[in-house]
Order: sequence, then structure tokens, then C-alpha cells
Amino acid sequence: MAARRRPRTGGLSTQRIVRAAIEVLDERGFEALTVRAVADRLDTSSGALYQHIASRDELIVLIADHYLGQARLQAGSGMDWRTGVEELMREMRRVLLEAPLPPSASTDRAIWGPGTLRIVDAALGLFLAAGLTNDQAGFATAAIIDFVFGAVAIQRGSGGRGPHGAGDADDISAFLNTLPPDQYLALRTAGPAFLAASAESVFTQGMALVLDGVTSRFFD
Amino acid sequence: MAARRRPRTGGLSTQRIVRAAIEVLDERGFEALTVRAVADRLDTSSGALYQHIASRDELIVLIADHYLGQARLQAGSGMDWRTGVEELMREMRRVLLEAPLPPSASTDRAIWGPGTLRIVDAALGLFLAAGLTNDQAGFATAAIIDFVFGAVAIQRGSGGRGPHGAGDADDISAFLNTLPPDQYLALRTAGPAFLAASAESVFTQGMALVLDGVTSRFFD
DNA sequence: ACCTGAACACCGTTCAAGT
DNA sequence: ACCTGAACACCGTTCAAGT
Repeated sequence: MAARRRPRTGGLSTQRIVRAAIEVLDERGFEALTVRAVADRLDTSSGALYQHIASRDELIVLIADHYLGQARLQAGSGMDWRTGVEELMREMRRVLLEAPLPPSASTDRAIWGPGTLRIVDAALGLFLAAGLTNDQAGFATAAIIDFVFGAVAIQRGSGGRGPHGAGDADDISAFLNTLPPDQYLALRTAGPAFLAASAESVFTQGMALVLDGVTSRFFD
Repeated sequence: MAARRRPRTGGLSTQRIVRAAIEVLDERGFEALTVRAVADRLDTSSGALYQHIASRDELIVLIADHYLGQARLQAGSGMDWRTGVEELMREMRRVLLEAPLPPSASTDRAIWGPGTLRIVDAALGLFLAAGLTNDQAGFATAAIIDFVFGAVAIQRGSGGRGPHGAGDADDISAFLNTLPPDQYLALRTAGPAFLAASAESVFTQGMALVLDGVTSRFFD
């Protein structure tokens, strides 16, 4: 007797589909994340998934929100706003860098699931608790989110070279030497510093700039 | 007699391929930008393009660099650094928003073509001229680039709703009312302000924060 | 050296037909 | 109501064969 082909109990659901998709992603990476691969893992046909998801794109949004939901937020533990916001920004960055998704998955489409809203709420809460107005808290929150997403996207995009990629010194001078000698004068001067900085230090310094801006604009 | 099928003179080249791809993109949008569509426009076969480009991805990087190269930079015209940097940031944003590419095209892969380097060089030049050290200029440049890319990506991704999308007031309160009433307290408070702000004002305010940060950290 | 034409190995999505 | 199985209408990329 052949084994039963459909051992799983219960029917499909959006949640089961998202979970299966995340398993595929974690094990085999983004390029293997096809509708057929998710269906295979659930022992069903690819067409069946469309009763629960509208499209592959919608599935990716749900997955991105799942990863954002992994951020560890310690709400209202009595620290000053800047410490809290720094931790929040580092957590956003961590989950985005750890998610095996291209940056576009988190930006090409709007994500308004619970994982994302939790982070937005936490950021607004920290700024409001520090005494900012609703408008100020909104602008500050948007600014830190924009910065973190941009930093992550550019770091992931530049695989090993460039301002957030930290190639080694030889790579960098080799690259600078390919430039026409009468152009890019500032890049020749500051380029080694710009290109050699680690993604970590670029993020830390950029975050300090943004938060200094919040301080000087909204608290001084 | 049938018309000649191949009226164009000369052979293929990377440059002709990029130009044809941009025409396809401008006329028919990103989803119509297939290797076959570019080949058709050049009256050749899709396979032939691979003698001049390594992959569709490489082609997209070349296209993204082209659009970045459209930024209007008025180098060294004697204005103060902050005015110059603001104009540079607005130009980066403008060309990225006008390019009919998804944000991922500018971030999923590193772009180190002339269009991009010109912008990096201009930013470094403005900061160096203002008296920053190489390291400071590098960090400030990375920070403004991260911020602009993030702001553009999130604005483009959120098509009409969300912090950079500016849905109307009814949409926003309808959305907030779908949230569970015991959660997202800060979002309920500051949400209307956060969600209703126009992408323009969010960008302007965020830019002011970042540049205030540069001032207070590197100039005070 | 460069290009053609066809094939390879896939995709996301739809939909009649079944249960 | 939900799922199967097959098809539709494509993809990016490769490569023998031609010139």
C-alpha cells in the first residue's frame, strides 16, 4: 500500500501558507521562493493557494511583516528617549538584515501588518513620552524609519564594496584609480575614508546625526 | 520587394542596449522591460544581447545609474553648505521618484556608475568645502544618501496610504479603527498626524533633522 | 566575432472539472 | 467551498549553427 499523499490535517489558510513560505525562504533563500515551492511544501497545488492569497506579492508583504515582527521591543522601561530610540533603530536594522529578503521586499510595497505597526507605535510612543507633539513625533518617526530602511537597503545592495560594503584598502585604491584623473576630486580625497568605513560604523554615525537633529530641533 | 528588416546601421553595443531599454521603460513601464522587448526594439534576438551585457540585472543597474545621472548639480557656486546639500538631496529624490523603476532597482544592487559617483562626489565636495574632515564628510554623505533612498523607497512603496502616502482623513480614521482598541496606543494618538502628512513635508522635515544633526555634531 | 533561431527550464496565474 | 491538474502566456539564459 502506498503511503497517504496528504498527511496534513485541516485545510489551507493564509497563516499556514505564510509559515510554509518562511520555511522555504529560511532553507533555500529568496530565489527559491516560488508559489509552486510553497505549494509543494504543503502537499497541494499552486493554484490552491490563490484561494487564500491574492498574489505572490501579497505573500511577500506578509512575510516581510513577519520578519519585522521579530524586533525585540522593551516598551516603557523607563530609559531616556534617545537610548530607547537607538535600541529600536538597531532592532529594526537587525531584523531587516537577518531576513533573507531583498530590500525591495520591505519597501516596494506598503507593509501595514502587525509587525510593522508595532514598531511604528513603539517609535511614536517613545517620542510622545519625551514630550514631543503629535506632529513632531510623526516627523521624527518617519525620519528614523526612512534612515534605517535606506541604510539597510544600501548595505545589502552593495555586496562587499562601496560606502557600506567595506572592501579592503587595495580594492578601494584600485577602484579609485579607474576614475578619470580630472574628475571626482572630492571622491579622490575623501574616498578612502568613505569607502573603507564599515557598515556598522556608518550606521552608528548616521544614527547619531539623525538623533542629534531630533535633539537640536525638538528639544533645544 | 519586402522592406529591409534591419534598418539600423552598426552593431550592438552596451550603450545602444541601455538606450533601447530606457525607451522601453519610459514608454511601457518596468514590467514590460524584458530582455525580449529590448531586443525587439533593436531588431535583434534576445540571445544577441548577452554578448554585451551579463544579465538583465546588470542592465537594470546601468539604467538606474543613467537616471541618477539626470540630477542637476550646480557645483561650487558659492552658496553655504546647507543650501547646497539640500538642493542635492532634493535632486536625488526627484530623479529617483521620476525614474519608472521600483526602488529595488536602485538599492538591491550596488551602483557605481558615473551618474552615482557624480552625486557622491558632489556631496563629499560640499562637506569638505565646509571644513569637515574626510571621515566626517564620509559619514555625513552616507547619512544623507541613506535617508534619501529610504524616504523615496518608502514613499514609492506606500501607494497612497501610510506615513508617506497621504490618504485622506476618512481613510486614516477608518484604518485606525480597524486596530484592536487595547493596542497601538501611541499610533491612535499620533496616527492621524503621522498618516496624513504629505510625502513632501515628511521629506522636508526629515531632511531638516538630518542636517541639524550635521550642524550640531560637526560644526558646533 | 557576432548574430539567429530554437530550445531549456522554468515562472505566476487561471480555470474547467471534480469532490 | 475548496482543491486538482492542466493549460496559458509568458520569462531569463544558453548554445549549436550559421555568416
